Amino acid sequence: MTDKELAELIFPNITKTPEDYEKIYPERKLESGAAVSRFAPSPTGFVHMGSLLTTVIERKIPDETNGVFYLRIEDTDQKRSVENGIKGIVDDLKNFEIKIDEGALGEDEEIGDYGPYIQSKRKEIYECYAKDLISKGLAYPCFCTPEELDETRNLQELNKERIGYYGSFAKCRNLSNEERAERIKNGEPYIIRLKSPGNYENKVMFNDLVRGKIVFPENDLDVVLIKSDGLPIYHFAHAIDDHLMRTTHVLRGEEWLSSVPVHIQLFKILGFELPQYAHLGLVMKIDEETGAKRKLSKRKDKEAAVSFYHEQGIPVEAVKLYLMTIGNSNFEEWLNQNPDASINDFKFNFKKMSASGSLFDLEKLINISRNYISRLKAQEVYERALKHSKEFDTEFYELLTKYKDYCVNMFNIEREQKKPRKDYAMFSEIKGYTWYMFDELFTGDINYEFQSINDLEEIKNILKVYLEKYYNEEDDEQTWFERLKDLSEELGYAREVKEYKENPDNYKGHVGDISMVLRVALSSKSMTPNLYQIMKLFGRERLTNRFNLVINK
RNA sequence: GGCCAGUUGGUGAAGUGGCUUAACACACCGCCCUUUCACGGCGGCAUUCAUGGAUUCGAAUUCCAUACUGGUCACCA
Repeated sequence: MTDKELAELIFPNITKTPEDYEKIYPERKLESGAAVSRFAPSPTGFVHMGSLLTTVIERKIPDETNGVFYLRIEDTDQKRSVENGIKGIVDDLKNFEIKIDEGALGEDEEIGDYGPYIQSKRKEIYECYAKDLISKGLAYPCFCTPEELDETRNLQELNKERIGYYGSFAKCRNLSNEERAERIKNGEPYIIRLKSPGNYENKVMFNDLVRGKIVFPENDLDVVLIKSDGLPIYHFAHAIDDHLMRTTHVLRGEEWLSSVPVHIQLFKILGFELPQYAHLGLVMKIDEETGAKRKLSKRKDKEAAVSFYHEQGIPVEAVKLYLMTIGNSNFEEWLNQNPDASINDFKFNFKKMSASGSLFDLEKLINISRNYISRLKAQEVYERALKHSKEFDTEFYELLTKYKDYCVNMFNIEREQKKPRKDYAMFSEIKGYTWYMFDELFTGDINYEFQSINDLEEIKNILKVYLEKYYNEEDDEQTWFERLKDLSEELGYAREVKEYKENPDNYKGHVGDISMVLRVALSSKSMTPNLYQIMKLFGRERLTNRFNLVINK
């Protein structure tokens, strides 16, 4: 029996040939140098920080070269696939404003000419290539059971031999086609394996975009091509899909590095041109329990999920900015020099990518977010706060809606200037910083944080005298402060802090102590933004009411 | 265990043989500015680049060994 006949027996329904697919998926008509990259997750849940970093760069490369970025779903392991997995991925990308040019949009929806973009829908394509390989004697059916495989593995371990299905351990490799045919006809379950032409003594070399030249022993493992469920294994699907979809750049985590020899071999056997590989360092974290460095985990680490940032109200731009600082070591410096530029203006360079895995630094991300938010216009802050609270804090949402102009003005305190205030790092903490600005929230048992002046009678007196003689709603800031000084003087406090420090015995305190009393009476907090502006926003009536709360204590 | 990669301060890192008595940023700590806070300013924070050896007039930078960390050795991706 010939190999061709065996191939026919195994895949009788496959009529297309690899040549047909070459025609169906022709080379892309792109300008030279245009990169085609892809995000190829398995639908096992949300997108996590590590993949997001990869994705940001995968999107960037085509952006810089007028190329194509597409989304391919790798769902060849139905056991791991999760309900709504594709939707989750598509939504996460959308949330992070990463646009795809081609690919899956949902279970049954997609755009682009190189689909299907969901691997489980590409079964017959893989079968076609498997058939071709079998007919050329480059692949064969294997009848070994999982138990047998376990057994040889144990044996290899025991004898300290290299583990795997190769050489004399590849029991089904040298079966005759007649025997193969017979066992298939008898209904024995089987898988398709590559008949590896490699020799472990030989070396293969390839150039990784981030790591440079890497030398490996040649692959001699008869790796699985098609599983017993009829779907391909990653390696096989990777070679076929990335070739047919005309991918030029494959970016993935370094956990894939050691399978590169298999991929090189597969591409060669299939007659495909090898894409450029970039194996990225993993995003790590120190495990709280063991103290050891480990990969950021979807299950254990809340900050691994993109939803975490959404809930906290950390802008996606800030997350991307942070990711880029991990991605390219010169990015941060560039950002500092071009604070208002967009990521799109930055030129990505694989050489500036660290090969070692980096620890995820939430502190730093928060700092970036703080800076980002500080540069936003008040109106923009308002809109984003509104959007965030709508989803996560109804009470605050209602206040923001009810007092729109007031809130925009509030957000504008010490904003929209060269060195803006940096109070908020995330939208979820805005309410905690501004609650006292709303009478609705300024209720119950208020804890007043009075400082150096904390005698209640003295405080009441200061407030009364201020309201009676020195408060004028119309004052500009300078006049307002002059009046505070006048008040201080009348009550025995120094007009200037310096004067007080020079002669502390001559005064009860200084103007700073007086303004602190006003600040705390107004807000209950000892730390607030510019007091003059807050008072201005309050207006006479509300200000008086607030002060009376203390005066009537 | 085999194979592969990585190793510069608490963190991200610059650095590709002399300009480095190791940038920059985050964090932290002082001081200053200031009616509070924030901002801002100034200063501190690795005598040393995992360790040992070699090459060199000269090494974080080249080479070799060792150690450690991570990855991988599935009909998972």
